[in-house]
Amino acid sequence: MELNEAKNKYIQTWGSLATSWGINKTMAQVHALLLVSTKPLSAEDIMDTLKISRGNVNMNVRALIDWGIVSKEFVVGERKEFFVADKDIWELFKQITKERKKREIEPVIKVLDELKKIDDSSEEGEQFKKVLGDLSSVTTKVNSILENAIKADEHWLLSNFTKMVKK
Amino acid sequence: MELNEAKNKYIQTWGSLATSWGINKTMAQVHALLLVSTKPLSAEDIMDTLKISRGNVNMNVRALIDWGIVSKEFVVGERKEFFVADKDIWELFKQITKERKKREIEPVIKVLDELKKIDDSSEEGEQFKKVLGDLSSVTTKVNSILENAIKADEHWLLSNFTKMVKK
DNA sequence: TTTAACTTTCAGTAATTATTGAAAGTTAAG
DNA sequence: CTTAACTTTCAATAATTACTGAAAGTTAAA
Repeated sequence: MELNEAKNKYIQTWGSLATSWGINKTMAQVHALLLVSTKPLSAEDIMDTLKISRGNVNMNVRALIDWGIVSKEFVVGERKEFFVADKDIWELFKQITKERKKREIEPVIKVLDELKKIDDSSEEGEQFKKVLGDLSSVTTKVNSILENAIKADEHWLLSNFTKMVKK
Repeated sequence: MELNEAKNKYIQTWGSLATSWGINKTMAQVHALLLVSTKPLSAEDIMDTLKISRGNVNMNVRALIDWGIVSKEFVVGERKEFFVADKDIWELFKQITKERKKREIEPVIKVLDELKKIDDSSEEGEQFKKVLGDLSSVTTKVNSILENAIKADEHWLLSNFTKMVKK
C-alpha cells in the first residue's frame, strides 16, 4: 500500500467507525485528515480533500476546537486561518474521554440523583429505588475513574492497570 | 414525585440519553421499561406502554436479547412470549461494555493493524507510522482494560480502582 | 474610510436512520 | 390436518440528522 492511499484509507475508515460511536462522520474525517497531515491546513484544503462544503468545514472544525483536539494556527503573510490537530495521542484520548464523560455519564448521574428523591415505601417503590441505587453506584464509580484518567499523565494507563490486566 | 411518574420519567430520560450515545432511543426505552417492571411483559404490554408498533417492539427486543441484557420468559398457560431485563446492574454494565467494545474498539484495532503494514520510509511515512503506532498502543491498552472488566466480578471496580480514585 | 479576503450563519435540501403496519411465516391446540 | 394465536419480516413512510451554498458578517490592508 502506498502512503497516500494509506492515509486516505485511514481518513475514510475513521469516518465510518465514528458513526458507530454516535459521532459525526465528517467531524471524524476532518480530524483524521489534520492528524496525518504534516502541515497546517486551511478551510479550502479541507474542502478540496474531503469534497465537502465550506459551511460543513466551518461547523466541524469548530466542533473539533470545542472538543479541544484541534487548534487554529496562523501562517505569516497569510490572511486565512489554518488548522492543526494535536499529535499527542494520549492528550487526544484524554480529551475524548472528557467530552464523552460530559455527554454520556454526567447527565445519567444527574437524572438518577433526581429520581432517587422519590418517596414511596411500597414494595414496588423499594424495588425501583434499589434499581436506581445500583445504577447510581456503578455510574458514579465509572465517572470517577474517567475523571481520574483525564487528570492523569501518560503513564497512568500503563502503570495503574498492569497488575490487573495481566491474567 | 409519585412512583409511576418517576418510572415514566426514568424511561423517557433513558431514551433521550441513549440517542446522545449513538444508541437507538426505543431500544433504551424498552430496556428501561423492563428494568423497572416487577413482572415479565409481553410484546403487547410494551406496545401499549410505549405507544409503539408491534414491529418496532419485535426489532428492539431482539436487539436487547442480542446484547444479552434481556431474555424471553414463558408463563404457564400462556401462548405468548414475555420478556424480562436482568436486574443485576453489574451484569448490565459488563454486557454493555462488551457490546460497545465490540462495536467501537475492536474495529479500530483491526484497521490500525492493517494500516501499519505500509512500507514507506520517507520522513512523512515515518511520521504517519508514528501516529498509527501511538493510536494503536492507547487503543490496545483500553481494549485490554475493558476485556478485564468484562471478565471480572462485582468487586473489581471497587477494589482495583479505589487507590487511584481517591485524590 | 472603502475594499476585498476571508469566516460564519442558516434556510433549504439531501442522506440516513427509525418506525409503521399489513402480509407472510410459525407453531400449539383442537 | 386446520385453525387461530401468536411472531417475524420488510416495503413504504416518517423523523431525524447532516450538508450545501449563497448571503450576511467580520476584519486586515490599502
